[in-house]
Amino acid sequence: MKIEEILKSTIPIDNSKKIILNILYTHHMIAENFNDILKPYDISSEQYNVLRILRGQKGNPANMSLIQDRMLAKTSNTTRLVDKLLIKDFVTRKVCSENRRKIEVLVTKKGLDVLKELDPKVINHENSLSNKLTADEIIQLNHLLEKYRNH
Amino acid sequence: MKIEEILKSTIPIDNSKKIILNILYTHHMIAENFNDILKPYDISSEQYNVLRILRGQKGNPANMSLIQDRMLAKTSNTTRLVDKLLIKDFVTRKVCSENRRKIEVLVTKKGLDVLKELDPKVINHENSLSNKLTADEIIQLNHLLEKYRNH
DNA sequence: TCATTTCATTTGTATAGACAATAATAAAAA
DNA sequence: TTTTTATTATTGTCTATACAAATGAAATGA
Repeated sequence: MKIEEILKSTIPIDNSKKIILNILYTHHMIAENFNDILKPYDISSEQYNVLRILRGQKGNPANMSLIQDRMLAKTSNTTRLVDKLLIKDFVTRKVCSENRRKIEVLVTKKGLDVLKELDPKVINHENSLSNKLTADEIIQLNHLLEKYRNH
Repeated sequence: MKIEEILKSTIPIDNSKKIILNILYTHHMIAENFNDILKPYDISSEQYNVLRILRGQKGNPANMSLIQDRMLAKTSNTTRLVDKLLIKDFVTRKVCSENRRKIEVLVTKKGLDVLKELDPKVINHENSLSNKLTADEIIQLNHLLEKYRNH
């Protein structure tokens, strides 16, 4: 559906504004679909994201600031996300012995198992969306989004 | 910045996944910039969105379901957004006399004034982003995002 | 040593989104 | 008319983001 239909707009929307609306709405759709995948596993997409980061550490503990650095939303509240993962036994948390200001977070076997079960579903989700584009278009879309952001 | 740098990823990211990350991160950047514009006016982007919808009604009252239909996030809580606009005297709310289940929401002079003051800043925000692309690229980006969502 | 500054994390208090449950009214059916 | 169903909006509870303030530990300097 075109963005005008989604917003039930009667007047044409300027192309510069349309980009923003298209990005916002596409983001919304992606998040909705992704949360549907995660729902049976009782984790949110943000919690999933933290688990992924921890798995990426390959056994090395991650402290809070490292996790935050690797998250999309840098200002989100890592402490409270980890709190919720702790309750579900998906991570462990302990104070770093060398520097007691730091926290060492590790993903547990249980957490890794959930990630493993989710892997094919997540890949399928990603591909089912990008399948609508050709290989060239996929590259082009990534390029345009980066150009749009940066310079 | 490329998405790999933002996420401090050491391994290359699959293009299908990269689209999702690029959309999420671009959305995040847009929202952040936009909130900076709105901050001095003490309204959130969602509240602004509701005000815009009400202005679009050109004097006709809008009920809750109409507002919701025109919002990007259809499941957001319109009642509580309107509550906050009411406190600031940006809207009025009264029960519809023909159908007392319905609510008639109208933007006030004060609300319209704020919108008017924001208009040039909002347009400037939109253009400062899209200026990085050529006219063709802007059309192409909109096209690709719509194609990515649909079909 | 003691005071000050910096660092790493946590907590408090707003905001909004998701979703289910409820309430009130109107419309339809018996 | 009375009961049932549908519509419209509100409320409750959980999630997360944003951002400022506070805490506690380490490093630095007088």
